[in-house]
Amino acid sequence: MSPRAAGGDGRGSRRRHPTIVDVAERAGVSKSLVSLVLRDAPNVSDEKRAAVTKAAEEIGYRPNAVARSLVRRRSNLIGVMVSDLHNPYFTEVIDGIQEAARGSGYHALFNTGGRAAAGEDEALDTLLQLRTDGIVMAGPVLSPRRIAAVAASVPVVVVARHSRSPAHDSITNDDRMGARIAVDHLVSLGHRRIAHVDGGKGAGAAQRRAGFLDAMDRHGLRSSARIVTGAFTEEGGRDGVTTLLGDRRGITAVFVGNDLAAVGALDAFDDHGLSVPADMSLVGYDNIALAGLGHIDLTTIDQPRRDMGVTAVRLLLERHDEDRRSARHLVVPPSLVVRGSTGPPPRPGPLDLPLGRVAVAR
Amino acid sequence: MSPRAAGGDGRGSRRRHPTIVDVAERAGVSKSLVSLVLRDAPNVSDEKRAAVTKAAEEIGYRPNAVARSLVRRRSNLIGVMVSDLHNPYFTEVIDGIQEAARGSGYHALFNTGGRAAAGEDEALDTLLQLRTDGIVMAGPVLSPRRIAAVAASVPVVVVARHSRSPAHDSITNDDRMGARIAVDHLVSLGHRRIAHVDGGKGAGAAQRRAGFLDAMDRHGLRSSARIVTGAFTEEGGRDGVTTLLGDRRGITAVFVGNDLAAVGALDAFDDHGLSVPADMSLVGYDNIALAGLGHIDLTTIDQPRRDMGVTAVRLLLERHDEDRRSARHLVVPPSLVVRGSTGPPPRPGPLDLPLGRVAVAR
DNA sequence: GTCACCGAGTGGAACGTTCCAACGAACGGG
DNA sequence: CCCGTTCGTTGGAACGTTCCACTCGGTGAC
Repeated sequence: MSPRAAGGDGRGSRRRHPTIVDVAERAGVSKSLVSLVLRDAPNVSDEKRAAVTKAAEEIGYRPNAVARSLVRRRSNLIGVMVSDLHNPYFTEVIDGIQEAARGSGYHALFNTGGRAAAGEDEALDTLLQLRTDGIVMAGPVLSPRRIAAVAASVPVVVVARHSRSPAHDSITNDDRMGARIAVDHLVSLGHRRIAHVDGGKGAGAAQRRAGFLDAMDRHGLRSSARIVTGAFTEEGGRDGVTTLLGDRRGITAVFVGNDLAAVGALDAFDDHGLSVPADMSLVGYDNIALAGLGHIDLTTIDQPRRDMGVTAVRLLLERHDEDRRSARHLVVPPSLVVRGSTGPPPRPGPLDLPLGRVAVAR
Repeated sequence: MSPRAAGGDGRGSRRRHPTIVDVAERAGVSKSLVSLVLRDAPNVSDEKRAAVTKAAEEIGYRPNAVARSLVRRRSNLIGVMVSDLHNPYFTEVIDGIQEAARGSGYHALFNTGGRAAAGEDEALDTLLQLRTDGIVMAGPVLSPRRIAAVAASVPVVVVARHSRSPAHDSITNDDRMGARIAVDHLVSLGHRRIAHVDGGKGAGAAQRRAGFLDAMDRHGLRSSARIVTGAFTEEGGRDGVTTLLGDRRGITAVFVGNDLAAVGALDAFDDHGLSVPADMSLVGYDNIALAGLGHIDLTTIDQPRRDMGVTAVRLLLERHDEDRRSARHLVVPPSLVVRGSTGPPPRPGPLDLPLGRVAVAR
């Protein structure tokens, strides 16, 4: 009896997976032929093809991707390291990645670093050791040096974070422009004292901050621009607004780093008894599905999330399958989506009121 | 010159990864010793250990998990098939899974089926071919037969979906009980005509539906119970409410299948000019972070999402590492979280109004 | 009738690890 | 002084595939 004999070994361990050799024996052919049939190669007689298929079916054979990856030196796997799975922005990018990967015969596998550099490092290491054919980093907070190091051994595409690195590709929206559009919108409504609750060290936060200042400058409002530190999470937005309201000086509008944080900001305004947009206008960023809901109804800056995911995969495959060597950094334009969270400032009229004359105890 | 010589091959293809043999050559030891050092085994001289570590460092060696998995016949990978990455409920379960996996020397890898059986099948196949050591299915919509088939070749834990299958484990909250708690709460506020927008074919939807009917029954309200089909998504909730309002008969409260759908319901009520909770009370399910935000402020049923993720991994490892063979099906109790979306019905008073006296054509 | 070719199928060497049996040196006990 | 142990190290056989070189008939051209 073959030492491979399964079933009834009594030791109680889970039955081992059947291999290509098991299929070959049962079908009475060589393992090579089985391999050919499974990858449906031409030049195999119908007769043998049927026999192999039948045998594989009967013993419940499932190819071992591990062994295949080893010998082929490619896994057909795309590893995706997502900064924050709680942010719907990323899950929408993921939809695009998933779709594009499937359409090209690849499988996408996700990972998360929980918005921390150490976590991202570990997540990437897992992907690297698995020898994925390419890695997408969605909104990494990792240092550019670490990213470049990863890119030295596998094609990398960074999504939602600016880069000029020659080592990898990237796809982002124009965060500076988006921030400017947000400010322009608020200014056109009559706002002058505008604050920005930023995204802290999050991907793209620096550009949005710069764009905000830039636009305020252009409108001659640099001196009344106010920036407080936040994060790309609900808490980040809530905390930022709380800080802001502690010492606000007649601020009538807030541009928050992203939609998730804007939702947190909405919450904080509620707590302070400020109604939006009557007392305070609010603009977010990303246009996540949540922003469109009646109860949130957030004016925001849209970026084509799903397309960005699709494009990320395309960039990866250009490198992997077509052997492109030079870096490509794509930037897509954002656009304004006006909803109910913005309106004219509370004291209307073209006259600019002097500073801090709005009564709020604390 | 060795055929392995890398660098300067001029063909322009990405440099191959260094292997354990490369490290061995450079350190002047055997590959076996390198292997021992890397897995830091005892009984290796400090001298050699240092030499190997140094060599590995210098050439940027990174172990090949593929080759290791092949020979060890275990991958230290936990595959997680998530029904819907857009649902924060699952991303919170994921946090727990991630945490528990890391704590036990495993790596979690995620996948999604996009709430469709075909997608789930494909996602599971990827995980299966990768030979993950165990699979967690979070809220699968797949048929029990398919699930059992997967469980025949690898340990499986199903999260958030009831099962009595002897083939795998599961961890759920008591959906029936949760639904009853929701109804009890509404009834205690004075509601009589209560509707349920269900979760369609989603995991746990059937139990919540049953619990709803059960509770209505117990309160003698079976005849005024109304159920419409929805889904566990914003759209599902919105559509369900729209259907409901088309022919409502004095309904004053709605219990929606989950929080995501409840948020959609909120939206629909807005559209119809109904205010919550003045005109209509609303209860959700899951207590996702969103539900707690001031602007949503949803009364809901809490389940310990993160803990469920942690437990799922624990169940998996009991099978994989401790070789447990019998199935375990854990059920945790849900609890009521009262917030601002529920209140007394619009027509107060203890007197029960007769049926159908509210004018609605259809 | 020979030869080149083609189609169908096969064996064996890789792929990069781990693990096991085995080895020599050092060492302590009898 | 020899023998059994222990310690540090090593070669080689796996693991389950793919791919290459090869064989073996049959067939068509000359």
